[in-house]
Amino acid sequence: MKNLPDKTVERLCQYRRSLNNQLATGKTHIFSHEIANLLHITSVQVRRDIMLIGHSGTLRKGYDIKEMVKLIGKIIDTKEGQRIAVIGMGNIGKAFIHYLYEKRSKLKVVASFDVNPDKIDKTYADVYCYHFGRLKEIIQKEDIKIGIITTPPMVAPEVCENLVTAGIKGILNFTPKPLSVPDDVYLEEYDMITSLEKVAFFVKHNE
Amino acid sequence: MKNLPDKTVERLCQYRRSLNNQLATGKTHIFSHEIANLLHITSVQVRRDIMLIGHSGTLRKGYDIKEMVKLIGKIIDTKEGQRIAVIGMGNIGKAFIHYLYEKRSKLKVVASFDVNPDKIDKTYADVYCYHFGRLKEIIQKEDIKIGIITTPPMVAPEVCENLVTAGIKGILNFTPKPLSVPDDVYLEEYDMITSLEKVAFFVKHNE
DNA sequence: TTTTGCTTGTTAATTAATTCACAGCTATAA
DNA sequence: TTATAGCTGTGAATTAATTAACAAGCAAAA
Repeated sequence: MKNLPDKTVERLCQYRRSLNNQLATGKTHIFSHEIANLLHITSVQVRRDIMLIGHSGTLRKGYDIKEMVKLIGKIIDTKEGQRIAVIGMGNIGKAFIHYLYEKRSKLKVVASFDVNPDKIDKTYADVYCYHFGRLKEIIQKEDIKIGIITTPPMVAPEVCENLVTAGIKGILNFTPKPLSVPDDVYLEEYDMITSLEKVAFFVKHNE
Repeated sequence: MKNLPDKTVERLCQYRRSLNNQLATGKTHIFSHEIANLLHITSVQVRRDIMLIGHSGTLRKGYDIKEMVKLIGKIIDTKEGQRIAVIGMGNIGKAFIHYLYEKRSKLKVVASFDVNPDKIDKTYADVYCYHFGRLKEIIQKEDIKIGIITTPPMVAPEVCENLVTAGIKGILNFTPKPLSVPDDVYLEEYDMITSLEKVAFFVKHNE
């Protein structure tokens, strides 16, 4: 279960979300092509992903939704849940905290950091904001393993280094500045502007 | 130049950003392996992308940074710039507006929409916020071709439909709700929570 | 009971993306 | 001038991701 392809992991997360929505409507079983339609992908892809996680559907009845949600949870979540820090309490940082506050999942933001005195020592959606200088201390005390970087790009490398030495094992970098980390730390990067520029490119070239 | 692979387009955007940074340091030429290092990819990849856009470097001197920036601009930007609307003035919506306000690029947010009376008829970073009911009117009047959806997921499909009928040609969906659009509209989707769950997965399976 | 139609699970084929490997060139050093 | 070292550009090979194709099974209809 360890060696699932990147893309499959992404889709599993999406399956779970959609399946939960379906559960809420009272459905108990679902066909691969129904899942596919929800996510606008092909049913083969869905079946293949399900195959990769070693699950089986019932012929002619489809997949048991509850079972699948549970299984995906087993694959993605840890039993105790994972503890997260947000570094940089700008709009994006707040968005994360807000979102994870609403959906209670196994992912929990337990601390945030900033250097702006207006933000420090305040609480946003139950998450306390510490001064960045206390990063290492708090991360170790709170047993935080995942960090989300939502600072201005310029300071991202410094933040990253601090996270790594504090013992973080996964980083989600929302900064346009590419970071590098040791092999034992997982790094995921996303840049909003690149996404937007991509859209702009295809709009330009479609007419 | 029309048929660049998706991934190449993304990287070109990143090259441009990095190259601009390099320009600011006074450099005039750069080697493929230097670009590669900045972005943590391989130099072959860089050279191949540059090949795909039909550019050539100078042997032993590398690529002329200014020229490359200009060329990438020609590929990605339109001459007049592209006009953008943000629908949903929550944290993410604000983040976009703020970001595009600072970097003045060819991408310009010229209108935002919400349904919250506290936000309507106010201005954020020079962007006026209209009531969602006026979407079509304003989009057509302002000749907006790209929409960024940053509303609550529930209303995203409705927003999407409205954007399409208003004549939008590209949509960036920041909602976890998958959307569908006609063939002549380009759709890019991103879900922050999926990214985070992916990090969580790999952290879990790395130890 | 037999047939029909529909769905899963999976192997094989295809397509997309990346990396290898190296020919060809050129500035610099010898 | 003649090596030498280093970088570009690109076909060929490899790897990753997706899609096609279909055997196998089962529920419902005939």
